[in-house]
Amino acid sequence: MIDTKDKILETAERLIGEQGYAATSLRQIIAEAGVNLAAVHYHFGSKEELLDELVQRKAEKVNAIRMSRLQALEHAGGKPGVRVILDAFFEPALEMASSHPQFVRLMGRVISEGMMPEIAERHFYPTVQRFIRALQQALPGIPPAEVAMRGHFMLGALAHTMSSSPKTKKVAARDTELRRRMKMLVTFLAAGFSAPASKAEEA
Amino acid sequence: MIDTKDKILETAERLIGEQGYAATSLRQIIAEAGVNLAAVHYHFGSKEELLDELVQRKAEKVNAIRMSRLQALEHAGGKPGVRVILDAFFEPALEMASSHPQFVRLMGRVISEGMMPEIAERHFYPTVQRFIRALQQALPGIPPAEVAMRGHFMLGALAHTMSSSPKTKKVAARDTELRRRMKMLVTFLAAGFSAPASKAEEA
DNA sequence: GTATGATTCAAACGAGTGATTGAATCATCC
DNA sequence: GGATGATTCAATCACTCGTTTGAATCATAC
Repeated sequence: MIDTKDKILETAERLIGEQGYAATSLRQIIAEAGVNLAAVHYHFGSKEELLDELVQRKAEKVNAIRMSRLQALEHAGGKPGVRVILDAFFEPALEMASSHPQFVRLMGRVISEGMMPEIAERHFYPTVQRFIRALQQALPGIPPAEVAMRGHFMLGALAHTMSSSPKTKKVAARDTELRRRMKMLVTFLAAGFSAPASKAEEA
Repeated sequence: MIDTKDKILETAERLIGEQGYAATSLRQIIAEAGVNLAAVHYHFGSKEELLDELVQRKAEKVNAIRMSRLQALEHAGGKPGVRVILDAFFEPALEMASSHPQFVRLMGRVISEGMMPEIAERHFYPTVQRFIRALQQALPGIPPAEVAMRGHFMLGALAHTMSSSPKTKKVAARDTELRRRMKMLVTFLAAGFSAPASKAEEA
């Protein structure tokens, strides 16, 4: 037994990423991890707390890097543009995805499977909000509410791209493909964010 | 009893839209619908077939309208632009969402909750593929594979926006808000699709 | 080497799951 | 109005769920 706790976390990350939280049972997790059922509750307390710790462990690293990159941009003088802000948001995730390919899927699940909103809120929203604010400052011609809504679109596109991320290939090939997709995504999003404000409704 | 089958469909649409497929039990559905548990299996056969019929009923109407609008565009002479193609895709969904507010959420779930891929594939992909092809023709300067990937981003943004669509408000207010969001979404997506192709990777 | 606390284990808990059954009720036609 | 087929009903099936329990095993310190 190397480390029961880690084996549970690893397996849960993979299975929940592939199937979703509600559709993945603890028994499936412990069977594939080769540990005892009670170990889950001993180490985590409950299924939900397992997910929480899972998300927290991975998200906090990515978010810390994102924040420091954003701060570096803002302290470099001269308002940062949309593209570099998006890069500061996506590249850390790409790094993590490269070493932990399952991570990316899980994050997509947490965002799109709206059934654990507190978890997504706790571990994602503070950072996302900071980036939205940066984007609002980079786009003074567009109403802040519309920029925020575009941030919503960004999360959706990201989550969907992530949760259907390339499955089992050779590591190098998966990595290249992931990088290619992220690059396309950032290009797509940068143009979307920079679009002129949509006109108000007419009757 | 007006119609047991319709009551099941209505309630299932709402609950699955709100909670997801795996997280919604048949017993919750029949309790809120006020019908007997066996009625579900009598009328549909199984939980999964219920979902299938649910999606099929709603999707086929929307898709039929989408297709006829797209064909009208293409037969009007002169290659249709990105914006009008997107409008032909989104406006029918908006109409449906206006009369059946739960529908929009359910669709988001089906797309993002990847656990019933055959269902999403059966009822969504044919139409989506047709629109992707139209967009590829409207964007000759961009590699078709990249346009297809952008279609993926579009679905993600749409699904996420839909599944977190405005909850219980007055009907008129919800309608206006939905229309506003869709307008922003199309503006955002049109700019994204029209972005120059992302450059190839460098080492 | 024995005591102590951390960890693992098999077993069971009660509640909830989708599905099935066969009798009861309903509608419709002859 | 009795027969026939469609629909509804309460009851139960076998199973899975997350969680709990208490004894067994392990590690570490004395």
